[in-house]
Amino acid sequence: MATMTDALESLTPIGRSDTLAQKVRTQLKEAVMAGRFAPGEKLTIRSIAGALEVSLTPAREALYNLASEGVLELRPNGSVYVPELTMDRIAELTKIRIVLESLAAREAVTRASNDEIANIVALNENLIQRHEQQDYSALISLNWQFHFTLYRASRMETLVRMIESCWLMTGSYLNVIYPQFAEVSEGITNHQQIVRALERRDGDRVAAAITTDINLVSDALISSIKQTAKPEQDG
Amino acid sequence: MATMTDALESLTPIGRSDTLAQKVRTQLKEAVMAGRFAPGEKLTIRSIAGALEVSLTPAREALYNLASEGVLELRPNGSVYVPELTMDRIAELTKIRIVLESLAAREAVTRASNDEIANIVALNENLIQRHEQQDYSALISLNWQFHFTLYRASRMETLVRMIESCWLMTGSYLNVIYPQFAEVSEGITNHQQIVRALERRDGDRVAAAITTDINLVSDALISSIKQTAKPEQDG
DNA sequence: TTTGAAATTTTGATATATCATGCAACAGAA
DNA sequence: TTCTGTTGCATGATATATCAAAATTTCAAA
Repeated sequence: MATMTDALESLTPIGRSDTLAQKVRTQLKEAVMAGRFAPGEKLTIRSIAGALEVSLTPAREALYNLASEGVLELRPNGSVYVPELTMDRIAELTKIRIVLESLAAREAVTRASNDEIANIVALNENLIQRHEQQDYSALISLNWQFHFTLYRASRMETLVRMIESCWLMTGSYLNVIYPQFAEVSEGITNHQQIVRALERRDGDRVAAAITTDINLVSDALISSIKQTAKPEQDG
Repeated sequence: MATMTDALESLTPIGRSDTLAQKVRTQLKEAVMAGRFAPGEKLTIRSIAGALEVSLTPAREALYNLASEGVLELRPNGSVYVPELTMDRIAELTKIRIVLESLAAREAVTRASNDEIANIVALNENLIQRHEQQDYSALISLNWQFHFTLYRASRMETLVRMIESCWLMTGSYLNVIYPQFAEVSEGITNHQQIVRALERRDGDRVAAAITTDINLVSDALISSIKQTAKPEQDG
């Protein structure tokens, strides 16, 4: 018979609803990922507070939190901006992403439950469908879920948080690169490699495929930056 | 004769002094690194504000900033604590550190100027002296400088910031492990390897030596955690 | 002694007030 | 016109006030 203690352990903690600051942070993150802010755009405390109808305190907290994480850029005058990517920055982030995401993928291969793997496979199939339908906004979201379901299977929270930072840092450009990027069916082929290697629990191959995936995004970013940078280059 | 403009160019920009929140953050970081907070200690906004004689706003900002970075722990009730390390956490941080610091070291090998290398060599010699003198607090500081001078030579700001986060997460335990840890002369021998490989600009060897260094710290942490955990285990 | 509910205190969350700084539009002098 | 100084608004930094939730203590009844 179940004792009182067993019953207690079956209960789930009441989810305290997030603080305002956390809600603001979440909204800002989503906006960045969705590319709703233009790179270089200035975000003032008051504009955010006004738009989300909160006071300055939680707006400021969320803004500075993301800035300290590197997702937003804090300039010396104290104002916060949506960062613009440079070539150097893309190169740096790409290198960091490769080592972090390879590590997460390898660990996930070891630790993922069969259910988790099945879930990832399902996400990938869904993703292929959306790709055929050219539904890019769903594609961005599914791609995020696909990768982070994999990475979370590593059971390494800090690692996942760091990877998320990296993704957010390039987030505002995803919208810019996507229409063309998605044309390259290489990305889809490569996702298949990830899934297959994961099913075989082959760490080396998963890591290799993840690396390819990251490099594809990096290439897309570089060419999109070059395109937008060129016109202004002329004196 | 010097023109007015020449005189102007000789001036250096006024360094805007940090905001209060940044100063609080710096002090908290230093306190964590120096092990002045006990692992598990609760840090309230008001206690920090009171101790540093600032209002709640900058104290709160600094505290939450470090919490969002993972240096301090934010519990669901909103209070901030100095994190306690578990075996899993040490294992995770060690794996992350190895990939990040190896990457930084490899890049540094490519990019470091001769001056920077000379500086690192000098720091290491200083460090050896302090080791002989058993001046552990200087040792901790010099070890930090040694590693981060190397990593900063990578010219990868985001990477360095992430590595710093990792160091801070184990910071409060450095004091605990040091007296014994420093006894192991293996650490010193290994530092020599780092320096030698760096001078030869041999990326693979630098990365390997850095990895060894990280594993030594990890081993020391594990055995120190085991020691302190055992006594309380009895019911 | 133990239990548990009420009272008290602590503490976090948020709003508002205030101040200093930065920036930009504008007006007057060169 | 162009440069420079001034004025006023926008904005960040910080302090304080207020409220609500959480933790702690108190105290009386079982």
